[in-house]
Amino acid sequence: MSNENQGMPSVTVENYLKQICLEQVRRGGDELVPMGRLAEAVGVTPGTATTMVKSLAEADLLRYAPRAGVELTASGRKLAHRVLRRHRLVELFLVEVLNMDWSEVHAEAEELEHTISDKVLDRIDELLGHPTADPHGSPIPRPDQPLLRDTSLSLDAAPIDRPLTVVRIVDHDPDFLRFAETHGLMPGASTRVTERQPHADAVSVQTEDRPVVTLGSVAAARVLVKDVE
Amino acid sequence: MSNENQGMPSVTVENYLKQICLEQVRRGGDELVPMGRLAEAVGVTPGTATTMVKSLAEADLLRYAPRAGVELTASGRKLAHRVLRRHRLVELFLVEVLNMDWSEVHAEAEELEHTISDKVLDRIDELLGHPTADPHGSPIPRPDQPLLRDTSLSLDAAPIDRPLTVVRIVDHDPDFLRFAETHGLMPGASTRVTERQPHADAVSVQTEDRPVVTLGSVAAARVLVKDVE
DNA sequence: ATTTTTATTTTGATTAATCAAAATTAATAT
DNA sequence: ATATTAATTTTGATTAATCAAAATAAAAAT
Repeated sequence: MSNENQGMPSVTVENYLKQICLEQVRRGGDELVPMGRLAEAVGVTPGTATTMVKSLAEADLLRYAPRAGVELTASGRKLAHRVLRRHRLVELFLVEVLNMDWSEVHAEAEELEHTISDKVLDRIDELLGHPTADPHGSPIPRPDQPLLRDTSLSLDAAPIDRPLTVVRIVDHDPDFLRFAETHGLMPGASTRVTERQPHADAVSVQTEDRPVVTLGSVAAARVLVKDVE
Repeated sequence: MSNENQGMPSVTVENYLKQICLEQVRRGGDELVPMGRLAEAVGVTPGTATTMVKSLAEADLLRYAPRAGVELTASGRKLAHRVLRRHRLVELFLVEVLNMDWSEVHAEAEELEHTISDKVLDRIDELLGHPTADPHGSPIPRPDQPLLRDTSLSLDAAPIDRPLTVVRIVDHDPDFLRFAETHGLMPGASTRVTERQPHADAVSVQTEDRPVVTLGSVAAARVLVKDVE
């Protein structure tokens, strides 16, 4: 009636797969995602995650190594990428077409990523001109070649005094995003690390023609940049 | 995590309320909706509907008269209207903004009506200029004054040879909608009943400058018109 | 007034997803 | 090598939503 027919994965399954995929990318790709981490990401107790993971392994969506962790199979990854694609296209759509704020679209997309049909998604994709990144700079996987690799140079680790371009913000907290925006830290912006204070656990950056701002290493790690070629 | 928090009604509850609302409108408003009808509309067995209805009565969303049927309470109606508003605004949005066909948007909206947030809905409403009817001519309830009354003059019962305007198609079957479209029977079109054949259970209509087409009474009853004032 | 038919309700079970708390295993520290 | 701590898995229960099939009630027909 409402959500899933026969082979269609439930919202719950989609969330587990998506979360495993994100965690795997976050940890380089060849490590297993530990149960505790997954449970927290999905928002359930560890016991629940264990149960669920066993049934996902049964369905060949992931490999489960007891007491070690999980990793997606090819079909699990494919499904996860479809969810991520929907999520990110929806985010961009909300910003570009409905003029919503980039700080609020993540929460909206969390719901819509499970409901948007392929047909609607294709229209959105077309309307937006087949974009390759969402408003936060996260790559939008294509249904065909759904790879997902990371530039992974964070402000935290970037060289000093070289011209950089912000490529991505890996944080969805609305407050952080608004903070980033007020300092010009958005994908596409030109920036530069003016100074690094290792003892203070901080870096100072100067973005476009704005005043210098100093970030702690945790915040700085959330801002990915690339060296201007 | 994903769908409903505390007071938020589940997708299932929303569907029951919506369906009761639609049935109530369909039968004038003061009759009770019988269980069998509701079960069929929601797509569950009668026993399931009985169980569900009891818990909805408990929550004061409807009144349940055993062996007779159900009707919405004020709060149930309010919720149902919100679902209908989301459904119809989404339909119009899909047609107007994403250029989808009016025959396919109903199915899409069946899903999205449960997922779209108030904020997104408001943007859509604004973007469309606060419309009052969906692509099939069904009224879009406003959150404030959510009444829902029917013009209820069907082609079936319309006077002969008077200028009429199509106001609404009360059918969501894609095939029927495509058929209606090919004969110009869409909201806003000018039409006229040229002839009625009671024994053949049929009416012939002539729309804009198109050839006359003859409809059976069941189909004709699905096309609502108004006499041009 | 019975019988038959139809609609509705009950009953007993099932499935997906979850939790709390106990049991187990592995890792870390002493 | 042992004791402590932390992570994971098991166990037993719960909740929402459902079905099939038996029981009941009301309506229609004889």
